[in-house]
Amino acid sequence: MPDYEYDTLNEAQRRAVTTTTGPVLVIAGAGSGKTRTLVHRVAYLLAEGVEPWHILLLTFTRKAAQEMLWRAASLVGNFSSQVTGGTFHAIANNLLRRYADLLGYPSSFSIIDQADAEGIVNLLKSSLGLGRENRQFPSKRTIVSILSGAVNRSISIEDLIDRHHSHLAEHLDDLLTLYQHYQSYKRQHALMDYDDLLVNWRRLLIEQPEAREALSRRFAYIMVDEYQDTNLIQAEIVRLLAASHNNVMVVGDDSQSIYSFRGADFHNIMRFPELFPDATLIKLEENYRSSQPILSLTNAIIEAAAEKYAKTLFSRIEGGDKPKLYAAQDERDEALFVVEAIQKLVADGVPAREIAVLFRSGFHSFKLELELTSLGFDFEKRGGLKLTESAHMKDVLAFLRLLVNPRDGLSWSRVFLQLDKIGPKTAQKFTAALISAADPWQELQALPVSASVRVGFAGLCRFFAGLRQEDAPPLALYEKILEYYQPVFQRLYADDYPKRQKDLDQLKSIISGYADIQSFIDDTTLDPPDTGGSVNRDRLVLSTIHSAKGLEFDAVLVIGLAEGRFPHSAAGIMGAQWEEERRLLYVAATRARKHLWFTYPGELMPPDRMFKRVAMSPFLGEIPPHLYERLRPRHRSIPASFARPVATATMIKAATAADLTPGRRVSHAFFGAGTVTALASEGRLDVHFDRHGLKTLHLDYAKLMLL
DNA sequence: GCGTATCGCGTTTTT
DNA sequence: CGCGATACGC
Repeated sequence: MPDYEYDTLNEAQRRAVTTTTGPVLVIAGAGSGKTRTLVHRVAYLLAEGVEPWHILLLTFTRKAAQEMLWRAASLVGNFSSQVTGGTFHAIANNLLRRYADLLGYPSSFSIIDQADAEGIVNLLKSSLGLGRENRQFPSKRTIVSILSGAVNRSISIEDLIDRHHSHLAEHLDDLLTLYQHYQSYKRQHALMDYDDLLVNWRRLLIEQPEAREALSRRFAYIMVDEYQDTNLIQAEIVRLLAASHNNVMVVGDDSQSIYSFRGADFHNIMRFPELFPDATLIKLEENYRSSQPILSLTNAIIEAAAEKYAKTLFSRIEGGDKPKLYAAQDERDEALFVVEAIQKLVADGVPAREIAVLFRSGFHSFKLELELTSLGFDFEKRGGLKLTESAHMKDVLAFLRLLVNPRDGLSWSRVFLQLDKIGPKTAQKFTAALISAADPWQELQALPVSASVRVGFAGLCRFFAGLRQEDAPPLALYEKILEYYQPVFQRLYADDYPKRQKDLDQLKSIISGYADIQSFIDDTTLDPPDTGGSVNRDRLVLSTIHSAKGLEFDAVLVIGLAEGRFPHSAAGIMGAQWEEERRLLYVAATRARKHLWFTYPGELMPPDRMFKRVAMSPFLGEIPPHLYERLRPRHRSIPASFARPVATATMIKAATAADLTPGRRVSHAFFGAGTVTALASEGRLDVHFDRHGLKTLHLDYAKLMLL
């Protein structure tokens, strides 16, 4: 039996870790070490002799699960490698493939993401002629969120519209029709969306008592992280799984519930004691992350919340700066302020990866990205578009998906649209013919093709015929696909294919780690890889607040805190949405350990292209002014990077790649003087700066001058 | 006239 | 990137 020590935990954490029987609800404030508690819980159970495969760890992202298992393994040796951990969706997927026949599903279903679901709904919407003459008809995005919202709340669409979207009452019939068509479309094409994965998992547990018994026996210790982000179905899955043994521990913070648009309901956490009447409640109230000034401010933000579990967070971390608020003139001034603040932090020795810029929506950072790029400052953007969500990635994945599921109409449609002279209408006609055929592959040869596309179409048929004969590993298939796709790709994205090419290369390196296509496709859908590229580089982080959840940084800058941006203008005044936006700000601010800034632009460009003065976010107005320091807007001279490099008496000149040999002295607008140490691969250059240490610069962007 | 290609502009948050 | 408006071609 492995040795295991837990005396570094506080008393409440220790109680949570060592309660091995009965349901436990852990209410944990931000920075209270809840991840640590879960890690220790896994380690403790293993040390107590619980077999690893009896432990199920459900987390919000797969990364979080992997991280926890890895840390637990380092506490007790390699035991936790057999612990099951992952997201609800990933585990549902595994189970449903195994038990598909019990539910009357083909085991070769494809999983579709949000964008796919919206695409299907849009297609159905236009083919049913909805929204044609009626301009008020909701957008595809709204429709999908309504359909999915009804499923997640386990109520009918009628009730949902009645209760939450009464302004859409006139469209009720159309929405119901749309819903039926959407369901039958998915069934015909053997597709499952995110909701189906959960709904079918629940169906399995309810309708198949033997399967439920087997799973309950298998997963004898269940742990759920971020429980406030679960929806009703997930809560019920947990209840059903734990029904026979009650060994379940859920951890969450009602103040950090920010996913209600996806069906999450933080009342779940309040209702846990109803689901499990003999539940033990444990509160983790000591904050180990932030300094006291930051904690005082974040407490003030959440103080105004309408509804919350009472908990008082305290910290023993002494000292620290007061958070700062900067009212910028406009977006550009805001971006420059942020850049300067980052520069100072880096100069003070804070590693770039310990600095995060957070914002409400993906596009709020566009201006800042421009400034950073022009300065040659390396950063990583999280949130917004994912690698596999871009069109060229979906193209490649479509071929693979068809190999596994030839009834996947969405993928057929993509493949057809790549051909010249084939548009949405023709693609849809072909797709409809294929999926209703007994053998789609045979039907493909028999499609009525018009003369103008015959050549391209024949190429496609030959390509698929060759591909299907291969019984090759994914990597070989990928290379085969690229033989066909590469020319198509260059024609389709003629303007920017070099940039996209890098994504394809990245996909190749990801695919080489897989032994079968099915799991590769599932993983890229359920857990899309970042566009970022290699990991663990020392890079500044730009992230939406949603994507920064669960992380922490030495320094955090929250930007775009202006009226209309934060809270988002669609959040109605004082409703549930409003409250969620407040919690979102709380999540953002609680990511900071030592330094925290708030900024907002005083001027924005709305759609009508006229600058408009905007006020500070109303949430900031609720904070007592003595809790933060207000910075005066400064008159700013144009930074060096925007001045054109000109030859001076000392003969400074702009560097070209050929000049940059190791040992060369250079000057950078941001980092000052330095010495070239090495010419790294792919247009990258390592420079040792006198004041800032070793940096890797992009030759394409960084403006270097020779000294 | 139907279907396809092109251009310009605005963008909530995501397993 | 995706949407709508507009232009072009069969």
